[in-house]
Amino acid sequence: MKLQQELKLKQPLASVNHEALLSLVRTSSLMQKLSDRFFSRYGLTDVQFNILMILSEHGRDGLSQQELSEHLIVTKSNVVGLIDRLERGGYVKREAHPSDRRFNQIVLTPKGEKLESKVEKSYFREVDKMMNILTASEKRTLIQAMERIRHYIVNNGA
Amino acid sequence: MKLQQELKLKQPLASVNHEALLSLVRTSSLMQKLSDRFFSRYGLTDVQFNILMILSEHGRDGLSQQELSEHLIVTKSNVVGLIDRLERGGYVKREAHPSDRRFNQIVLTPKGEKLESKVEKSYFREVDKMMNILTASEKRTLIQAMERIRHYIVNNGA
DNA sequence: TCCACATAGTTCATATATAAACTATCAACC
DNA sequence: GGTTGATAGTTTATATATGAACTATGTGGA
Repeated sequence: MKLQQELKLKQPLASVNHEALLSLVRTSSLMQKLSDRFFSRYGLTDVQFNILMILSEHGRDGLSQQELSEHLIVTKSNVVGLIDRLERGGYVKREAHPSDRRFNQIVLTPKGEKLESKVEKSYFREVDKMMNILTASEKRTLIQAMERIRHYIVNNGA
Repeated sequence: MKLQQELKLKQPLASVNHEALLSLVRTSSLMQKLSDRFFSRYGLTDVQFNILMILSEHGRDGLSQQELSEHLIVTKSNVVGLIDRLERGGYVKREAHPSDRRFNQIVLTPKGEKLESKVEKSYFREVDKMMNILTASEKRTLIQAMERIRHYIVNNGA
C-alpha cells in the first residue's frame, strides 16, 4: 500500500526526502510489530531474544550489564529491568564477578540456552523469507545508503 | 561505521539478508534518537509533534481519538495518555462532539497551532539536510523496496 | 420498546526506553 | 592509608506502546 494511504495523509507527500524518511521509519515500525508477534509465540519479546542471542555468543563468563547495554545500545538503567524479567523467567542468571564486586556477570541458564537455539533457527528462516523480496542489488544499495545516513547522524546529531 | 562494530558482534554477519534487515532497523533507531533530541528542544516528543501536525491538517472539527489512533497506527488505549499529556501542556483540547457523546473531538489550541507551525519549518529543514545524503536514485530504490517489504508484512505477518 | 451488539474512551498490567540522582565498590594518587 | 574520582548497578519519574477488561453511549432489529 502507498504511504499516503497507510498514514491517512490528506495530501500527497510534498518532498521525496520526507517520503524516503517516512518509508524507512514506517517499514521499520511494521517490522517491529511483525517481530513482536513472532517472538511472542515463544513467550519472549524481541529485545529479550536479542539478549539471549548476545549471551549465547559469549559463553560461561557472560557479559556485565554495562557491556550488555553497549551491545543493545540502550542505557544501563534499561538493562536492569530487562535482566530482572529474564531472570524471573529463568532464562538468565546474575552471577558475582570473581574479583570485582561491582559487576554482575549475566549468563544463560540451560533453559535459556535451549530456548535461544530453538528460536534462532526459526528467526533466520523468517528473516530470509522477508528479505528475499529484495534483489541482491537492492540489498547492497540499502546497506550502503543506510551506512551513510548513520554516519551523518553520528557526526551531526550528537 | 560498519554494522558489525556498531553492534559489537564477535563475528561478521553471515547473511546479507540479516545485514540488510539490521541496517534498516539500526538506522531507524538512530533516527529515532536524533528526532528525540530535535523535538526536546521544543519541549515535545516526536509523537507529540506528529499529533500536532496531524491536527493542524484537520482544522476546527479536529479528530476523534479513534481517528488519531488510526493516523498514528497505535492502539486507542495509547492515545488516551498521549492526549492527556498534550492537554496538560495546553497544546490541545478535548471538545464534546455535537451529536454523539461517545466522541472526543481533539483540536489544537492557539498555543498548539503556534508551536506546530514553528517546529514544522525547522523539522523539514532537518529532514532535507539528512536525506540529501542519498542520491535521487537511492531514494527511489529505497521507497520502492520499502513498499514491497511492507506489502509482504501486511499480507503474511497478520 | 427493549435487547443485543457495536463503538469510543478509559483503566490496568506489562514491556520498553531515557535521564537524573543515588549506593556500592574499586583504583589512584599524594 | 585516606580522600578523590571513576565505574557498575539501582531507583525514580516520565514517555511510549500493547492487550484485555471495563463504562458509557448509540443503533438496529425482533
